[in-house]
Amino acid sequence: MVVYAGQGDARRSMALLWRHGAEPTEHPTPGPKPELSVDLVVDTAVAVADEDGMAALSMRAVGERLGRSAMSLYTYVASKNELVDLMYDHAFAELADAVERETDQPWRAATTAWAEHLWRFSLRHPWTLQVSHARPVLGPHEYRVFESLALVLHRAGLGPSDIRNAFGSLFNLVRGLVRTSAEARQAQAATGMAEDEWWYARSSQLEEVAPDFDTRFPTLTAMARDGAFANDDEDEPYLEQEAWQTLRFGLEALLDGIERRLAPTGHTRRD
Amino acid sequence: MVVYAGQGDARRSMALLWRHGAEPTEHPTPGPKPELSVDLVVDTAVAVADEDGMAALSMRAVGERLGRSAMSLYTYVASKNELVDLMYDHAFAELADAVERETDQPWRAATTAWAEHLWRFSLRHPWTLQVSHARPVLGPHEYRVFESLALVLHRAGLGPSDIRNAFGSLFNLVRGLVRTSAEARQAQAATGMAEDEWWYARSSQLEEVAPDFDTRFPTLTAMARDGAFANDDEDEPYLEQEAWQTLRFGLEALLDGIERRLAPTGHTRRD
DNA sequence: GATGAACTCCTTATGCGGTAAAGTACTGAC
DNA sequence: GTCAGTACTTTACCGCATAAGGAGTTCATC
Repeated sequence: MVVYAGQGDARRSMALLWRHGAEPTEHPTPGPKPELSVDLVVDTAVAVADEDGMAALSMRAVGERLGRSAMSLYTYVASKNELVDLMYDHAFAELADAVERETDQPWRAATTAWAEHLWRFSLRHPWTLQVSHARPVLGPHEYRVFESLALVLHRAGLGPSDIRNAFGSLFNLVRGLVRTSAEARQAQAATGMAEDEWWYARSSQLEEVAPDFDTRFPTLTAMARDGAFANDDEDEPYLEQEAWQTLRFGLEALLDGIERRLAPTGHTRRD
Repeated sequence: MVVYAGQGDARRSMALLWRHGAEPTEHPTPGPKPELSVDLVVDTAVAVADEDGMAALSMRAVGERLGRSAMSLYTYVASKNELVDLMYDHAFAELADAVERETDQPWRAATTAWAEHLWRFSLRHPWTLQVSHARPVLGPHEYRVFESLALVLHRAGLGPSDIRNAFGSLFNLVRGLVRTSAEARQAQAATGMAEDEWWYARSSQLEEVAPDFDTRFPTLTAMARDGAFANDDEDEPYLEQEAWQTLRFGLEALLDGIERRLAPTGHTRRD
């Protein structure tokens, strides 16, 4: 399920996101008092998504937790899409709080901390990885996360366009890799099959079905022989381990590359 | 929609993926001759997904194109999940063919070409971005794509674990960034609203709803003033431009970082 | 040439999903 | 008391994957 943000009434959604015009009550209005609130609906929806995944997030499921029908939620949010937008930015507040505390460190440490916070945040709220960036939510907390890293990179001496590029590269590197980790967990929960069990079944089939694997894929075979795909820690699922190690590597490499772009001194790069 | 691979019968799926035991007919079997084939179903499904997106990929839609009912497809594939696995690896053959042709170039050029092929491939088949890696498909063409880059990096002098890490970093960087591009196109098609139109509506709301934006986000405001978010080419949607520029930046930075990790003797060896 | 097994494909039904439409009950203003 | 506006419910529609069972087709065998 991929969710496109910002389909609903822009004015309404943005006002909710930025809590604009949220004054309690000017005139008491006729009719029954609302027993729920937007915040309560959003909180509950986040709880559903955290616990059971984005696929299990339905208006019915949220309503059920609140002891209401699915339709009653439409009193508070215009559509499921708008609800997801609100959930996304609401969750990002947590990440924003964490990364804002790291901005005083040296730029490499601060950037690494930023990436690690994003990683852990994504594992806590894996459903955020399924919200499309094609129509950015443009909520305040998403901007705070951007601003935090931009500030760090700006202080380090990176130019405006490079800050934008570095942010995008880091964000997508983390997001892509943590997605594998998160999906591995979700797959296990959804299918009831542990990763090693699944892998065992598949790889034994692979040998049977591709007896010429080592001649078709000599480099991969050599890598496997040299332990490139070994499970270092039996307690942790292999895919999560691999994804984390890949992040460590990619992050360091990327930071090295960014560092070269800080100082205007020195040699020109060759192609 | 996120699809977990490998739920079906492992033996059956793997045999289909690797075309194992696909001999035409040993003994003619009783019963009507199948009028379709696995390949035809997979081709048709890929066409549906290419044209209308993963969300529009339903057994009904595929059946309809073939003049059959949805249920008739279950004669050829065990489930929709298995169909997606087959689609994924089938599509990857195209990418594998392309990248295998680039392996003779110097490592930086070959790696850049690999990333660009992956980029263009993902835009041609954006639905591949929605197939989860938690339960890798393990098809032959996916392995060919891996082997191609592994070979290039091995020749450049990178060690086995670093090859794995570099592959993962590059793959996820490209995949994450191209996803934004692909989703921008899909969002436009799905919502009927052009990106600039959407952006205009939202950003005018943003000013209204967050009048203190520039004091809350000084770095971002300064970046915008310096043109970090300017649209260089009015003909191309901004998000696609930005994603591409970010890839250029991230790829160069990553390659710089990888270059530092090459074996000291590391000179490109031929064959 | 009839029979039964194996096979393809169909119709039907179940249980999910978002949400449109219309109805009910409550609350405050007049 | 009446009316309007609101919160919430029930019902309904359409689309999804796929389970279950049935109908029609073709072969090996008798």
